[in-house]
Amino acid sequence: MQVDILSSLTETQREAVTHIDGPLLMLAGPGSGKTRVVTHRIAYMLTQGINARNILALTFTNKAAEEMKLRIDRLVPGQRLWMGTFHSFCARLLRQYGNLVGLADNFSILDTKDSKKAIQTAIDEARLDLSHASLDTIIWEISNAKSNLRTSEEYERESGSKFSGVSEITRQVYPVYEKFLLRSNAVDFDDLLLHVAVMLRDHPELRHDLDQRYKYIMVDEYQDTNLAQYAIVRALSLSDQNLSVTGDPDQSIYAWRGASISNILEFEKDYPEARVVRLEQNYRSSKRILNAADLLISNNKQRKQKVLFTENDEGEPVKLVCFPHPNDEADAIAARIASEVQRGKRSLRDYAIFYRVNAFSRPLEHALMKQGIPYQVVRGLEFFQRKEVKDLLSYLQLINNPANDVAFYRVVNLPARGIGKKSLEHVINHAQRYQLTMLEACREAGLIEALSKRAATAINKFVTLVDVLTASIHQPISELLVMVVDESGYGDFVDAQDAKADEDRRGNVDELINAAREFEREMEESSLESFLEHVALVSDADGMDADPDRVTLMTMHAAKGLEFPSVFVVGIEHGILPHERSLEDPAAEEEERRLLFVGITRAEQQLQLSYCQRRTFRGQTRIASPSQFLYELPREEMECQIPTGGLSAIGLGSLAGLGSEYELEPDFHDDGHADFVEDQSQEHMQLPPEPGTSLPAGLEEITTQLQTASQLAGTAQSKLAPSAYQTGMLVSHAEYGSGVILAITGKGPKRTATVRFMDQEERKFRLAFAPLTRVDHADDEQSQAFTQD
DNA sequence: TATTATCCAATTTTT
DNA sequence: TTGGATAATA
Repeated sequence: MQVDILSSLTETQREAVTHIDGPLLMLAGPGSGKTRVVTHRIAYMLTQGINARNILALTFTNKAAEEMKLRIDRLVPGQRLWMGTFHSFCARLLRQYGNLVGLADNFSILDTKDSKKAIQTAIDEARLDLSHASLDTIIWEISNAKSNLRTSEEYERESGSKFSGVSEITRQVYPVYEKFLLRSNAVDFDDLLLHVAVMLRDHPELRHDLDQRYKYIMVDEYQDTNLAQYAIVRALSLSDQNLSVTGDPDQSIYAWRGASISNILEFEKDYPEARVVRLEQNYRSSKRILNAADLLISNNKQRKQKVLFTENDEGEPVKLVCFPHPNDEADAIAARIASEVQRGKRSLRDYAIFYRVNAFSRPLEHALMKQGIPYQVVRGLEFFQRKEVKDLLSYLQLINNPANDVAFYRVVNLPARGIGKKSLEHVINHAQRYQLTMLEACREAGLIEALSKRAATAINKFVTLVDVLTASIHQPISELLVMVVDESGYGDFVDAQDAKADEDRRGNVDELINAAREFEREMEESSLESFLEHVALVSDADGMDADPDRVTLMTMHAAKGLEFPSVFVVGIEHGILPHERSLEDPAAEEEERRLLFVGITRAEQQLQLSYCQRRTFRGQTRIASPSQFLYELPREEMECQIPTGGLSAIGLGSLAGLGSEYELEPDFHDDGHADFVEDQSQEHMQLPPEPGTSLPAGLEEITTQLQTASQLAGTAQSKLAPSAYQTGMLVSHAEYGSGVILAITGKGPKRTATVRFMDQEERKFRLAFAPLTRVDHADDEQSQAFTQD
């Protein structure tokens, strides 16, 4: 057995696998067989007599957990160890010890939508004024605080001195939201981690017990842990420092969600005893693909140097292609897939198409459909997000946890049963006055004077409905669901809608009931509570590995951890990848580069990168320019189908010092783009970029010059980086016309310009957001002539 | 109170 | 272009 486990490994891999005691850091490049090492390591531990119940393996996705469980079971069958996501592990702990942080064991887990509702409700109840901050910003701020282990009190204390609109308002919203959650006996995703971290911090005995229990801890994708996760792991590995973490700093693509890459970068500082093992040999990609990835990522400053190598073949050249428009891009890809599959070269499941934003799937889907090519779009949560499903689940939530006000609000008048806004307001007042949950308050509907007879009756009926359903709480979930559908009138409601609008919502209802049946069959413990936890923490994308023979479409984020023989990455354009919202911040920009790195390293044999010259987005067609990342690739060994003059005809190529190397290849006209060279040169020479399409710093100036020269119109304008605006500069605003900058104050996103316009009015603008464009020797009428499409 | 109109904003999203 | 969230109306 033991021999089996070790014999198939390389020297380095074996080193990692056999290191059991003491901290271990595994730096695993893409395709380096990391999962293999991790699973073999656990298997090895088990054969060494370590008790499975002392092992805790934490992953980020259910998929990863499932995969590993399966593989371990193949090596060492029948062992039961805890392998799961951080969130499900925390949920389990909280079911047991949640009372320490004020949670009853039937607490609800709110998904992002629910928590948004909850925040909104909390804001309304407290009658807070959001003033200038948007709800989304506040949600983000709270989530961030939680990920960084800052409870509402701590947030209040620490941001007290800061003068910022967002933290100002968040300071008020955060505690109100927290109270709302506790009152509702509910947690959001971030809370799962935060509560556990706080619990471990404040209860040393419990921490100690759990530390003893989980003697061997393993964390996958450690580069994606946030501070809360870090603290949890740390707290559980104090007495026994048998902590092994795996990850790759170059694949950290979730910093925007609070992951702190420093956790992995500084592991050796945290655990000076740590053994470090580097898995650098790649078993996945061809030499050329790996080389492209390596060269790209070497442009990042924030990283651990690492040598990637492979003994795989040289492989086909990586392709870099420019298309006139996303429709052409999509058509060409579909055509190539169709022809290769037809020739029997590959099957559909070998192909994946990656993009930066979900919206880009559209032209691709269109083209694939036209060609009759089966495909699947991987989108995180589809099914459980649908209205009908959420509605019914809310009934279940309310039955399971009567304090769950979010669920209450969702279903109280669904289908309509005469409990309107006015009536609810009265109930809310009552609830607030006597510190009741909404359902409790409803039970006292008769006592609320402001309520009309009719409203009170309706409310009483609703309460009875909930009570009747609650009586069946121990029935199998599918049966309970059927009861909900029938008794609540929701079924009829949906049927009526379907009949009217020719939809199939009923189908979704049935699908949910099926999902419940499935759950009952598969899980040994199928309580209502566990079902609700399951649907909250397990997205349906996890289950879709059924491996049908289809082309796969997904974002690069979703692609992490996967591999495909042939990969297309589309829309590698400036402002898309890197995304425009990452342009101001070098760290964010490096993350975008890592994202492309992840995309590229998914490919085994074929890789095609592409960008377009124009892109229709949100109904508007705009000029697009190639991403700066494309200049960082090993052009010499790639096959480029790009227009004369470089990556873009404007001359950006020469700026990057690559100039003539980027000439159009002779075979370029092959697939029906014959007219496209002239086409683009015209476009680029005559149209200035849209005001909204900012170019990379530096490039921008050149473009401006070229346009100016070619047009002799004497006018050019462009949106600048906030730092580029200066006092005295002439600017233009779509609404107010042109003006002059009188003063500039503030820093970063708060950098603000005071502008005096022609009408003598002075207005202030945040430069990061302001629709201001710089005007070069031109008056406002001329400059506006170019802002139209 | 329920449907319809209008306006607004818009990455990525393991859980 | 699209979805979601208010506002206006029957």
